[in-house]
Amino acid sequence: MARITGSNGARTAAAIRHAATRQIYRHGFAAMNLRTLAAEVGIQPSSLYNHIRSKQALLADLMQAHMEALLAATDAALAAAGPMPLDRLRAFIGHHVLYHMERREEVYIANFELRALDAANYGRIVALRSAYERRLMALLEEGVAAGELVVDDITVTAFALLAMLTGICTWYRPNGRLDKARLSALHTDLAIEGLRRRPCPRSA
Amino acid sequence: MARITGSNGARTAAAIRHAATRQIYRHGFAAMNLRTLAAEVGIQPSSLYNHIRSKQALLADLMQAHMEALLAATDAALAAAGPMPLDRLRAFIGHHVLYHMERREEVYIANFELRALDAANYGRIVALRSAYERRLMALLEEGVAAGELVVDDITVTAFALLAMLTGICTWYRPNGRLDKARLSALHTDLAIEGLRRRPCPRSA
Amino acid sequence: MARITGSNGARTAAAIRHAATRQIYRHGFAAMNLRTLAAEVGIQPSSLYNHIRSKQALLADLMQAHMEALLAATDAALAAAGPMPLDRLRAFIGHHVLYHMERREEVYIANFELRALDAANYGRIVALRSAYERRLMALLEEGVAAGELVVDDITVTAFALLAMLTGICTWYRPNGRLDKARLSALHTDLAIEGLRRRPCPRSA
Amino acid sequence: MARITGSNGARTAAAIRHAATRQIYRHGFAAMNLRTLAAEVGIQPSSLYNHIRSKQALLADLMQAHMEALLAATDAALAAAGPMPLDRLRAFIGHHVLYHMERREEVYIANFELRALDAANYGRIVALRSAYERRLMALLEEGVAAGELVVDDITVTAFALLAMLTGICTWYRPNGRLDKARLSALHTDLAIEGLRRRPCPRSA
DNA sequence: TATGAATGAGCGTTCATTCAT
DNA sequence: AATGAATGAACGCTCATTCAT
Repeated sequence: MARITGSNGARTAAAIRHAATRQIYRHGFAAMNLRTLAAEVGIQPSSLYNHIRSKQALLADLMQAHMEALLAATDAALAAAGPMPLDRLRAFIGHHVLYHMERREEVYIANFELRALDAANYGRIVALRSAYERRLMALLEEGVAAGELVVDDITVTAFALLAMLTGICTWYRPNGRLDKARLSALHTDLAIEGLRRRPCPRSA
Repeated sequence: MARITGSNGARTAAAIRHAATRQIYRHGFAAMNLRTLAAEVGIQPSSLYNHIRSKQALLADLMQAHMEALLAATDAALAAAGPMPLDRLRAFIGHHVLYHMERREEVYIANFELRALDAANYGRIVALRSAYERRLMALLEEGVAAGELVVDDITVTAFALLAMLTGICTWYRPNGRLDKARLSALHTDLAIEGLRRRPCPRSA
Repeated sequence: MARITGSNGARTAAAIRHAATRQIYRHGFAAMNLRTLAAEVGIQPSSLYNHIRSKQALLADLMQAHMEALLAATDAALAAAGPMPLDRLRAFIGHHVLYHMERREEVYIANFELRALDAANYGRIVALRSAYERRLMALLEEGVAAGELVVDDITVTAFALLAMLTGICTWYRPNGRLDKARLSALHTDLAIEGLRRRPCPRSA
Repeated sequence: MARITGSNGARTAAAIRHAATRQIYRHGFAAMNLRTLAAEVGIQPSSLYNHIRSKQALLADLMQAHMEALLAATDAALAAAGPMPLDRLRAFIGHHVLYHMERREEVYIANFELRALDAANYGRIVALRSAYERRLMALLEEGVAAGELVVDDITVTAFALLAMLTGICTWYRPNGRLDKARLSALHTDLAIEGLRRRPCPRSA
């Protein structure tokens, strides 16, 4: 007699989020339409509204969930990395690259659909994004303080590194020439080698 | 009664391209609409069609013009840089960063609106884009061949560098904290330091 | 575990009728929606259908209940008024005005939502409405037959009087400047003075 | 060569206003839909928007045009009526009834669709409506001041008279039993007889 | 009796585009 | 070269209603 309450509804909601992520990633939020989304989920367009409040809210929810998951996973990776600044920076970068390969659709959306958010949602999501950027800046500062890194400008360097490390989600394909571990190692080296203090002179 | 035919029309066409660049940059191609574009230019939507064939063709023309200008300017910068691999790489990077600050709207469009192109245009623009990427790969190979660079994977490194150096066009603002020259130098160092062969050991 | 079946349900049904009356009065039948109605009652929209057959049937039931109550109350007022034509007309008018102030929402609906009824319901409700109009026409005829009234056209006069006396339900507010008794008296005088046969000449 | 500028457009706009008046009168604003309206005009629904800003603006424009025309026509009728209070009141009433028979659709809309207006439009239209009501109140006051009328409460009497005289537009049909002149005379008498001061006593 | 999820029809509106003038 | 009016397709969304639980 007992109905598995919400079971079907929860499954539909998850299917909507999944399909929406795919379609926004492929076509962009503005170009994605709710009729096609509903069709991919296998329901009528009007049924979408049993699970979302609006197209805009769907995007915002997707982005918020992504940012919160990314922050939590990052903090977990840092917690496991121990106390050494360079280890922690490596952990951040390695985790970032792996995460961005595994969740490249969510990542891409969170990076390139900010402009599609209305004012209220924009503020909320950008705050989460800034928190993530601050994680990296803090690590760079730790490294400098420990004398292990040379960083001319923390902010610019953080932005440049994030751009480099995030870029992978625009071209990575699961069955490509190189596997995730290799790509992660390559990016980590590229990012860190340019920053490490060395005993020898940096002459031009 | 005779009007200097073409003069006014050419001015209108230029105004359309300029306004379109701004609006696509701000809202994305799919979210930008021809009503608003026409309003910004100061004409009626239907008058747009005296100057463009379609919204799609407008985008493709903008992207093609940008890519061709970028390639020409890059080749000029390389021609002026002399024969030394490291100088040439510095010239490429310096030029890339400056260009991406000065023309950040066109650059952003060319990078993030590829998916809005129809099949025929897509092929044409991607070919130009690949030509640009190959410029950088060639420089990396030259540097390795000359024994001045250590590059584990040319393709991945080129993509990673381009992502890093292009990222600036998403946040650079003309009146920001740092000027163009400083930002260019910072990025050049970040990009090159990680690649330079050094006499001393790399390991920690 | 046993619930006093029907008790709660009857309360819900009454709450629905009450809320529906308010919302139709305020926004009109077409503009009123079952979502908002359900929300005001404190149930889900689908639960409404345990108490109503359809939105249309809800309206028809409301209007029928109103018309039957109005007819019954009118007949009771006339029965109490005695045999004199002028007394009976005063009784009708006084009752009408008081009733239209006290039940102005139901009255308004019954008067202005006839066009929202489907064919079958329309016929039924209009028949009740006509019965009410005939009550007034009969009183006018009695008054003329008794030589107490001068009425040029019974039908037009009845319609004009009803329009005047019903108008009050569009602007009456319980805490307004004048109380019900005063408003009732004012309207009764306005309605009757123009009809009374007088010993003196009518012309100016 | 010279195009009769706007000719076709103006004709379409007029056809839209005409068809909208009919459909709002018949079904009410909320129940009327723009697809049917467009079909009646003989254009596509989207073409409506070359002539209206929105459904709401269409209603507001219709009501405003009606109220302004009514006020202007009323003032013209009063100007032609001469200085005598009773003549002026007769002129107002006679004009009101004739106008409400001839333009009963516009009148009905203006009276019963106020609640469909948004806040800004509501204020504007109600102000015009009040101006019209004040015309009648002023005439009643003139009549009382001249000793020709007995009016217990100016406001209530004005509302009651307007309700009576406006009611005709809910049932008048052009080919009915009585013609306009007769209906106008009947209503004028009904309205005025109850207010006239008489030499003989008003005993019950 | 109440509900969450689904439905199909339809809503007001916007869109890029066309075309006679 | 520019326009006003028109178009057909599509959009996000709301509606009354159904139904298994």
